Amino acid sequence: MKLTVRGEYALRALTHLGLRHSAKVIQISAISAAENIPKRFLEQILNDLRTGGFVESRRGVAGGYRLAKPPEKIVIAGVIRHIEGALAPIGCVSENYYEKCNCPDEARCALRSIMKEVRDSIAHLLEKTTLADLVTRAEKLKAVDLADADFVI
Amino acid sequence: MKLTVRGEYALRALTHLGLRHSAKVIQISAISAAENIPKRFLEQILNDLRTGGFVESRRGVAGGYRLAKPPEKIVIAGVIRHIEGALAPIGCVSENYYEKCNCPDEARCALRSIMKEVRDSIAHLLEKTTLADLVTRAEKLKAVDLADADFVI
DNA sequence: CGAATCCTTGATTGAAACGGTCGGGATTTT
DNA sequence: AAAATCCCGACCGTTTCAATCAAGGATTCG
Repeated sequence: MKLTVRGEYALRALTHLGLRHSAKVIQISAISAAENIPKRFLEQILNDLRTGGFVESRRGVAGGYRLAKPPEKIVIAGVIRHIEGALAPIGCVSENYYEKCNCPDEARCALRSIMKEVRDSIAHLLEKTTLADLVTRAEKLKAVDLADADFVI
Repeated sequence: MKLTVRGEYALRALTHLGLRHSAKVIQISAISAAENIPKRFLEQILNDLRTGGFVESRRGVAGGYRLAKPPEKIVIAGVIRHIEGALAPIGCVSENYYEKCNCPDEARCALRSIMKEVRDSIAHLLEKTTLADLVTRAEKLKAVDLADADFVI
């Protein structure tokens, strides 16, 4: 029931870009250093996010990456689907990456029925969450940090 | 975000046993044939379910498997955890199989925060579902089948 | 122009996980 | 004792994963 590290890195990188969203472009090495992600690997992932239409790039000396659309338009479910494939826990209940399973009768499979609910609940959550939400959360969590610091002083 | 085939087989086998729950024991080959699961592989899985306390076995000529406790006491989340490990999509939000992640600040990670919600929603569903529910569903789905057949005739 | 910078692309690698199989041993019934 | 059945650990081929590398192309700055 796991997300791969690749998917995790993709979302962390997007959040990093979202927090600094502007016309300006940010370099791979900057993201890699700040987010503690292996640079060559991140390179690959950002490129993948680019072909998915989530980010866009500029080459050359002042090159780097930025979001290809406003954070509100980047849906987390979409990112995960592009990077990882199905959200569903088993192929036979996936809406976007359906695979038939080997059970004797798929239409009357109890497991399928309960897993469909799991899928729906995951999909519902990730479908309504956008990068903007992630950015807001990140900012809020940072704010809590500062408040704590004040309190301690 | 996937359950392995192994986990799927485990749940299908348990459902099979649940539907025929009694003092009598059912052979591996019977389950293997009915559920279309490779026999040697199923053997391994049932053994694993036994060490997990979900089923018990009898050896020798009239040997086989049966549930080790009533279906209402077998929680799906527990089965999956035993066979597969964490329910959580990433290790750093798992309650039972926590692993720390490499992000710069776990306590203030936005991704972690949203994934925790995903985990909770999955866990909530699978924690409240028991094998008895799966069995009920299976029976209901079979009934629909019969109703359809009657209607057609 | 030339050099430095940075993204692009595809190949490659090593390790782990996955799905599945095998041989032989232990137990029980007939 | 023979036959049926579970038990146990090793094994195997393939795929996936995480990560690295090498060579190349674009862009900007001096």
